[in-house]
Amino acid sequence: MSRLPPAIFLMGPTASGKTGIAVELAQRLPVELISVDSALVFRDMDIGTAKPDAATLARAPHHLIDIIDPTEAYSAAAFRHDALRLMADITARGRVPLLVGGTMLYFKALREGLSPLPQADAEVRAQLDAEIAERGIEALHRKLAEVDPQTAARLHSTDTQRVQRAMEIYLVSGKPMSELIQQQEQDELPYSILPIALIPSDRAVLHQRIAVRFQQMLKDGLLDELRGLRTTYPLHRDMTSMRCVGYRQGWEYLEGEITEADLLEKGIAATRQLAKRQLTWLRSMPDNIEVDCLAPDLLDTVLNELRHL
RNA sequence: GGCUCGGUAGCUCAGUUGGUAGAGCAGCGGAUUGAAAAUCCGCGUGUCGGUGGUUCGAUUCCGCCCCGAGCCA
Repeated sequence: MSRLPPAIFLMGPTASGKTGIAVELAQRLPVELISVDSALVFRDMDIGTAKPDAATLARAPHHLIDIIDPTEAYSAAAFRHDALRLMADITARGRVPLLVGGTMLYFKALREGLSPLPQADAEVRAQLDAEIAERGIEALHRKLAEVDPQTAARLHSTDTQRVQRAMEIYLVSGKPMSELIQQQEQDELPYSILPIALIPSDRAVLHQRIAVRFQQMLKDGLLDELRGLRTTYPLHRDMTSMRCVGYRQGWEYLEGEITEADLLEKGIAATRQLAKRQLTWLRSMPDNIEVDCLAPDLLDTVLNELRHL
C-alpha cells in the first residue's frame, strides 16, 4: 500500500554468510549493496574483518567499505548520513538499496533516527579519559548524577563508555543528554523496509564456523597484516580499529602479553561473544523476517521473501 | 613393579577440622542514541575418578581399583 521506495535490510551475526547471500542477490536483482559494518569501513584491514576480496567487490560493489584509515573514527551518525545519501542516489538510479551487515546499532540509527546530540569531541574525551584514569569512572558517574540525574540513573556506574559520553554531551552542549533525547523528532526512514535477519538454528554450528574461520585468518596472515598496519599508521591499541575482534588479540600477542595458543582461544571467544550480542540485537527487533542461515536452500528462501517487494 | 604427587564446572584451579562446593576464563540471557567488532549488567551450568568400609551423614577419613605426571628400579 505504501508508496515509499523499497529497501532491503540483510542482517546477521558474524559468520552467518551475509556477504555470500548479498553477492548472489546482487547478481540476480537490480540492487546496490551498502555495507553496514563498523569494521569494514577501515582501509587495509582485510583479513581480520573478513572483508570480501577484490574479485568479489568487483563483481558486487559495496558502498561504505574502505572509506577511512584505521587511525580515523566512524560513527552511527556518520553511517546514517552516508547511508541516507547513498540510498537516495541508488533509488534515483531506479535500483533498490540492499543494506547488508552486522552492526545493529547502525541499522537502528538508520531506521529510527538519532537525537540531536553533539558529535564526539576529541579534546573533551581526552580530558575525561584523564579524569577517569585519576579518579575512576564511578566518580565521574557521581558527577554526572549532579548534572543529569536521569541519565545517571539509567546508566550503570561502571559503564565507562556511556558515562563518559553522557558527560561529554553535557560539557559540549551545556545540556543534559536526557533533555536532548526528548527533543528527538519522529524521523521514520522514508523507505519501505524488508528486514531479513539471518539466525542460525544451531548455535554450535555457528561456533564451529567461527573457529574454522579464525584459524584460517591466522593462516592467511592476520598477524602480518597487523604488523604492516602498525608500521604504516601511527596506531594505538585504544583506537576503535585496534579494538576490533582479532586485531585486539593480535596486538596483545605482538606485545608478548599472550601466547599463540591464547591468541587462538581468545580470538575465537571474542568472535563468539560478538555473534551473541548481534543475536541479542536481532531478537530485540520484533518485525524481522527470520531466516535460518544454516538452511541449505538459504538463497532460495531469501529470494522468495524478496518477491514481496 | 615400588614410591610420591595429582584426579572437584566445558578449561585452569581453590575449598570442605565430615553436614553434597566456589573463583577466573569459557558459555547462556539482557542492555544498547556520534567509539558499537565498543562498553556494561545478570546467571553456576557439578555422579567432587570408581568402588567398598567407618559414620546418623563421606567430595572430605581408611582400604582397594582406574587414570595422569614425576622419581626410583
